[in-house]
Amino acid sequence: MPELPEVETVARGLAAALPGRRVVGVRLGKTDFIADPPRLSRELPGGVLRSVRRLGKYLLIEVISAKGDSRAQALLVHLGMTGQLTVRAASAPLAPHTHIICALDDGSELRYADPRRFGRVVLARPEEIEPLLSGLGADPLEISRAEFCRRVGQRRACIKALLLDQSVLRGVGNIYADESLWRARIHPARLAARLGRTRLVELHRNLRRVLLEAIRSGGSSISDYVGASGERGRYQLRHRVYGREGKPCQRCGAGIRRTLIAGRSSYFCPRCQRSPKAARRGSHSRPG
DNA sequence: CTTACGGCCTGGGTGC
DNA sequence: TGCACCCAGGCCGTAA
Repeated sequence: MPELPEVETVARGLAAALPGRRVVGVRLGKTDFIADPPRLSRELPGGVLRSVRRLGKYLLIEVISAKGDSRAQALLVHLGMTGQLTVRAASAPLAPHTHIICALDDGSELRYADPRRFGRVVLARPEEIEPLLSGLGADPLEISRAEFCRRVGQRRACIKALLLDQSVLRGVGNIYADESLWRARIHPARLAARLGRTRLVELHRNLRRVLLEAIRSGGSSISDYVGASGERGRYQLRHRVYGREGKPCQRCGAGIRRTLIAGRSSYFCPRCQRSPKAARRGSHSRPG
């Protein structure tokens, strides 16, 4: 489940391998997740890959065309749930469900594999890509504390739904929403507007912390996720709630629960993260 | 406008 | 051995 830390890890791996490489050939498998498959076959060969960056959960690989037209295009990739974007030696075995292979001029290959094909790939000019990205919210690693409180704290939706909303914050998914809420001791069903300034500041701090720690650990590998050279992440070893239903909370020992919030499995500690009802009941006897 | 919810895409895993 | 079923995450349409 590639979220911000996983996509960032892939972006860094690609940024170390791709810039300056020329595409010498393209092979496609299934193409129903590609916006305009013939365009890849037509425009990529001869093109030079110039830069790699991440925007939310999207990867943007800048491509300088070979065809006398020096205007850059970008290969936009969203990994969906099971997408893997790797650079491997051409001789390395192909992962199952590899659907895009770009042969590069140094004997390596840029490969996209995606068993479920929930990912998306678009090759287009910046002005064509811009509308796809214009709805994205703030980067959770860049947003200031004040801006975070303003954008999140004024809303009546439950906090988990807001964290997952890419138009509010770009890049947060189910794992890091649950992990940061546990660290900030906020129940996922709490309404954002009812969180105090203190809780919001705690959430902002812990969201940052969890994302940075996860990047340092190379992301979370639950099932399919791997980095750009095929390596698994290690942050799943440090999950406190995600996927730990029934296991003891590492802070208080209570059993971690799973419930459906905003249509998503949500893991939380029923003791450390008080439900909205319990918080209201307790608000008369407990200050703050 | 905001929010909630159901359905869709696909295939791996599970349980009968 | 097969097979129905559930689930994952993002996105979109619809309803209130």
